[in-house]
Amino acid sequence: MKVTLKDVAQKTGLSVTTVSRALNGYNDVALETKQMVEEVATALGYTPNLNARRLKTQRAEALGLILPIESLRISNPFFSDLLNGIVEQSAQYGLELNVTTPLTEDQVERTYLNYIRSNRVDGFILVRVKREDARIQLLQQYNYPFVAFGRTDDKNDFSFIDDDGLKAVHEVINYLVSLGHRRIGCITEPDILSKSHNRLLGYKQGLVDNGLSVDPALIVEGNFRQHSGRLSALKLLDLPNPPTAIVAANDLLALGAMSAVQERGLVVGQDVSVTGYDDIMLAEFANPPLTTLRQPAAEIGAQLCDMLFKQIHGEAVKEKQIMLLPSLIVRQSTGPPPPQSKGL
Amino acid sequence: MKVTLKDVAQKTGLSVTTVSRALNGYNDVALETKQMVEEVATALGYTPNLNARRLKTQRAEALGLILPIESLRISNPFFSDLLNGIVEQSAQYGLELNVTTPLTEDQVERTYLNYIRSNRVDGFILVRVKREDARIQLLQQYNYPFVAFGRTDDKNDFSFIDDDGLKAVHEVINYLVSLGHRRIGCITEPDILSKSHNRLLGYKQGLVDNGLSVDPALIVEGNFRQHSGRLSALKLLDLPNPPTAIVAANDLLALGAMSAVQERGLVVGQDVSVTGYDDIMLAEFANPPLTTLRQPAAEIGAQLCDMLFKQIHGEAVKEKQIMLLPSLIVRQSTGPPPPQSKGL
DNA sequence: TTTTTCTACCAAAACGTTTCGGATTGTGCT
DNA sequence: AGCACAATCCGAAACGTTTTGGTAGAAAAA
Repeated sequence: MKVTLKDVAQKTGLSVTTVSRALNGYNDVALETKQMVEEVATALGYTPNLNARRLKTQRAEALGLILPIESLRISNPFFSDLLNGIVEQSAQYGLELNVTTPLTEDQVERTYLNYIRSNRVDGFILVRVKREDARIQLLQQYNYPFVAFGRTDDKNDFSFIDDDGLKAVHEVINYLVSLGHRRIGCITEPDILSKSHNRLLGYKQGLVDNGLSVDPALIVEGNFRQHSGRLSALKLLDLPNPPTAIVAANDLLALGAMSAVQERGLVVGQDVSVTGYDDIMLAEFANPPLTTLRQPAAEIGAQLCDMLFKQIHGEAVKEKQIMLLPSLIVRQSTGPPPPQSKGL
Repeated sequence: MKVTLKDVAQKTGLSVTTVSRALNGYNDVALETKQMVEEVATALGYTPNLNARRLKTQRAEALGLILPIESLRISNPFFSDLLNGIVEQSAQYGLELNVTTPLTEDQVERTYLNYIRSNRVDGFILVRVKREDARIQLLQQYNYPFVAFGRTDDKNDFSFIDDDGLKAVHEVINYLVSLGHRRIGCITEPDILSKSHNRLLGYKQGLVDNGLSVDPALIVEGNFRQHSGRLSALKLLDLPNPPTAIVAANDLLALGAMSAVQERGLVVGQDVSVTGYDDIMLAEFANPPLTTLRQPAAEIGAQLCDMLFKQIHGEAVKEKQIMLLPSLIVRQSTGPPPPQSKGL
């Protein structure tokens, strides 16, 4: 049934060794033998048994992508794009991509450990990095290759790509202030995530640097989805002194916030400005189109994969740590505040 | 470094065989020995080398998910949800999920073949099934386990889950006609995909069954994304006799269509009704919220995984072929046609 | 007592590769 | 003729499991 090296050896009259070496491009096999072997191999439909190869070489030629557990994982289009980039690039490299998820929160590290010990993958891509991330400590302790999308609060002596959320949101604040906004609300993601934290810092610093004070009442913590964005925005809008602009930590939250604004009979971009983060495809087609910060999700995914591949194969990487600055995309969800509220 | 069975055997003073059998729950090993072995194994941090096991057992305990090539793959939130379901369920079963993509269109079958021959996975989950799908023929020819999300035009003697796109869109037409619409346009996905084809059939049959004629000018083929939905909708709106309702083959197309309508200064749900398909999370939060057909994406993913698992393990499956009927979710993107166009 | 039957264990083979350390030629050089 | 040296090839071991077909000894049956 299955075609093995032995079959090819038999058919060609050569030894298994020679066939193996012929197919793997060693130069101690005559050119014509090599060609003959290749012909026979494809004729028989030979494909190396990966498990045997992996066992012998101790290399899996595979990457692990362990997603967050369900409550933290969401079908954010941004993440899909990131995943697309990872899938595409790992396929380019001929690497297997191994996707799984821990079943419960307390099994996260055990899952990584199992993967390490069972020789399934050569390295990991970490997403949704926390400000203090036990996975990173674990992987460093085992000296296992990995790249992270995001930093931690600690010293970050590992490969990562991150977006400069602080600077990016700071720019958004600058922009809103330049339009005339003085009361700016913020909907954040959970603060344990490093990127959420950085964006919040950007919000605060942005206000301070523009001579505005930080009002805790204007900061609402949401999660990742529109529903939460809507609820958080309603809280802000129902304040005695509501904001004229709402900065959301991601586009889904922003879209939720937009529906909250509309629900209150207000016009997005006129009565209340709303901004997002990520520039998912839906941002452009929202009504009104969403002002947001663009991140090149698929490219980031591809580059993560690239960095990991090189790390695994011991190639020198010129940039171990890459910081990206999302670009502000101004659309119609933002505009000057309504006259009566100006200068509040 | 790595802990193997031999290490555990040495530590316990037993043979490799006994250790293996102890850990794998055979009953020809004394209970106290078994416990002792287990203790030592966890103490040493033993985890079976998967590649060795796979080589020996000829089982990968892994599923393959080969995504469409880039031009056909998109970050549709519906697909993310489906993927979430698959990831979650395969993790539950302890199956590895192996995600990849062919690099070019003509390498699709070769990719499957390589996977089959190299013993990487025990079965496949097929998505984006075409009306004539060479992958299915290939897998059947090799007698390899698989489940498909979608049917083909041929006799479908394999396990699949599909949504009854014909009936579902038919219902949408009934609903629109009941509101008073007489000119109903349609934006389709590429017709080679079986589900696109079925939805189009539903559109046509729906019209006919309601005594309306099918006008080819009202059918525009798009792809999968909003951008295409927008362009297609513009074509429809610019017709000399434009439709009062647009039925889109998925929610992204519908959202694109909505922005086209708004671009022409018309009001969605009043001047022009728009419907989608899938009920992605963004549909509810669109402006106006989108009338659409809900599919339980994550559940479908989980169930596909379930069916495949059972197929691989030879368990009897009571339902090999599952047909789901999406439910119509009426929101504000649909309403009666404007008075002047009534009865056209 | 002898024979049979369990119980608990184990040696060795096998899965299909890769790779180390030769072995066998033929060729060119003294 | 003798020697060194490429150029090709190969045997056998190894990777870490699982599994087959046992064996040794104790308990039960004869």
